[in-house]
Amino acid sequence: MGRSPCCSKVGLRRGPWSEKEDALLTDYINRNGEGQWRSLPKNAGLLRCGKSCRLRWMNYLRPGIKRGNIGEDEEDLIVHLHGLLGNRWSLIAGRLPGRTDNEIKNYWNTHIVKKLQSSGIHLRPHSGFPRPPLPPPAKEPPQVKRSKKRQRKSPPEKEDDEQGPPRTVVHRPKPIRISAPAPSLPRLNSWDSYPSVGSSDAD
DNA sequence: AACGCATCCAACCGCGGCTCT
DNA sequence: TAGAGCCGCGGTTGGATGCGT
Repeated sequence: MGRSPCCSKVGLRRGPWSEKEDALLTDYINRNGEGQWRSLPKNAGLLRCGKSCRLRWMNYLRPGIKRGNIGEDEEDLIVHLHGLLGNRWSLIAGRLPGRTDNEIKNYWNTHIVKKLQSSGIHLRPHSGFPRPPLPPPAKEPPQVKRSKKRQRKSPPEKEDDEQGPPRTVVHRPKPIRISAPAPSLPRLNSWDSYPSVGSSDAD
C-alpha cells in the first residue's frame, strides 16, 4: 500500500529544525491552513518531507501546545486513559488539551513506566490492553493563541545555507517542571485502572 | 576537574488505514 | 473492485544534558 517515500528522498533536510524553518512552516500554515502535507514543504519553501513538517507542526508549532510541566493531575489522567485505551497515544493526547501524543508517549516511557514498576504494577505489553470501542474524542479545537516556541539555548539557525550534516547538534533547554497542577483537571485514582499484582492503591 | 553513566526528549522510520481514482 | 497515494500513529533511535564517582 501507499508508503510515503518522502523521508528517504535525497536532498531533503533532516534533523533539528531551525528558527527559520519554523517560521516558514508556521507562516505557511497560518496562511493556508493545515493539510496537504506532501505538497506543503515545496509550497512553503522548505526542504523537508511532509511528514517532518507535520510532526514539527503537531508537536511544537501548533497553537496551544503546552511544553513540559506535566502535573500530577495530568499524569493521573494519562495513567487512567492508558488503562482504558492502551498505547493509543493520539487518543490520550486528544483528551489532554495542549498535550501531544509524542510528549505523552515520551512521558509515559520515561516517568510513568518507572513509577508503575516501582509501585509493583506490572505493565503488560501494549498490545495486551483490550481495545474497547473508542469513545469519541473530546475534539479539542486548536486554540488560537500562539504558544511560545521553545527557546533553544543555541538555536541552529545558522544552517540556513544547507551546509548541514544530516544529524546536527540538538540544543535543548532544560525542561522546567512545575508542580502546580492544571486547575481544571480532576484528581483521579488512575492507578486503580491497572490490574495490580500487589496493591493497586499506589498513592 | 574530568570521566562515565543514566536520563530525557526531539525527530525519524515504517506500517496500517482511509480516501480517491 | 482494485490499485495508488496520502495521512496519521506508534515504536525506536540519536544525542544532548545532568548527575554521580
